[in-house]
Amino acid sequence: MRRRGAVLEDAILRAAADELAESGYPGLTMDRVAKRAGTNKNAIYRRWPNRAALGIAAYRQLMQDRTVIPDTGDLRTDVLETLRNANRHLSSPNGDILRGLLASLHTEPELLTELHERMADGGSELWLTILRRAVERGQARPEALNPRVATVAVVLLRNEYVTRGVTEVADEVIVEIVDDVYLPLVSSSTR
Amino acid sequence: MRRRGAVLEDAILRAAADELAESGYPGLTMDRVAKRAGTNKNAIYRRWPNRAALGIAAYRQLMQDRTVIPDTGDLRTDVLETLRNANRHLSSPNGDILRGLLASLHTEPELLTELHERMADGGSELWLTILRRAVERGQARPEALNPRVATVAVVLLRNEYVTRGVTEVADEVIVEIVDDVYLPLVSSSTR
DNA sequence: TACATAAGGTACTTGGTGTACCTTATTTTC
DNA sequence: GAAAATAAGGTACACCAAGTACCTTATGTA
Repeated sequence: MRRRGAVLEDAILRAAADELAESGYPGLTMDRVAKRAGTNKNAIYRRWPNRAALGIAAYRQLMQDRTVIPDTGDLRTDVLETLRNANRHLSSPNGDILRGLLASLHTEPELLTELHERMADGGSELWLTILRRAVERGQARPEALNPRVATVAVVLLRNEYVTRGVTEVADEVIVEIVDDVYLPLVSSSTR
Repeated sequence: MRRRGAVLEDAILRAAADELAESGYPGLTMDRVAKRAGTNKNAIYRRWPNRAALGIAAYRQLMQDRTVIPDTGDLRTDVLETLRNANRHLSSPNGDILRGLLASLHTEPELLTELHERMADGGSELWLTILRRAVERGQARPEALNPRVATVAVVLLRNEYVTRGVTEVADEVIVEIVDDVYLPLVSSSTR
């Protein structure tokens, strides 16, 4: 029996996600995905306009685990935990895939923004929530409740990966980002 | 007469730089560079192991203009000027090229770090100098004399380009980065 | 049962990287 | 000044991947 519609689409997506997980974005070729899904390139191109679009869809497939927002009652602890989570993600194979996608998409802004919203590490809501609670406790200044300020830590972290090409950021760097940059920037007291 | 050695090398580099400037990194193909330099691919491959290496060399060729360090006596003015310079660079065709290189090099860390050192926008020395002067004037806190802290502004700026895929960052964003993030982080007074 | 829709199969065009191999010009060395 | 070494030119090609064309075949739907 011949698969069609959603069934086939799922099979293709699963195959693409597997390829991504195994070989990263550079290894995601249409031929291999087609072969792995037991179909052919036409079926793929009827659904996604090009490789990049399939890559994003597959990456999304890979990322259904949602991040939890820590709430320990201490700003520094919350921030450290969240940043370490992001680092765990970025240094995992998935992070490598994300960077591969980010890299290849710099010419396609529409796809980039779509990816941006699904980026497991950069959701500003996450950071704003942490800060909102800290403000209520008097640990953070209210002016910090600003997406650009709130996400500074994770932006610096991602910067390590993107501009240095490292595959893993040491925990000392995480602590440095938090203690030298983030806390001085958002916290209310201590100076 | 047949060119060889440094003369030929220069010609290739110039051709590559021209291609980069005209068509960006994706448009930099070995065939076209060879043709433009009036030689052939062999001559190129004898000098650079692959396209990425040639790309970096060509980019470097393109960037001999050194950045000047402003010294107006006011921290905010110095920072704004420097960041606007970086933005001018990043939103120019050269910035596009830089991003294209950054993108394609995420798998080759050695090349990436080489590029990193030559990045016209991220030299931490530049920022440290600005801050050192500001500390002497009492406008910045001494703890800010730390590469990670000092370069926060330009990292955030580059982040706009890399993760949003925009081709130009508005001046309001620059001002926001400076006033909402950078100055609160480094300045000594005002809170 | 007829028709429309969607999948399979296959071959191909295009474009780019990197390599092989041979010929030819220019230095260097004896 | 000739011989040998070095480096450039020329051409063709293997290889790979994206994307397209076109036809055949299966599966729903009216």
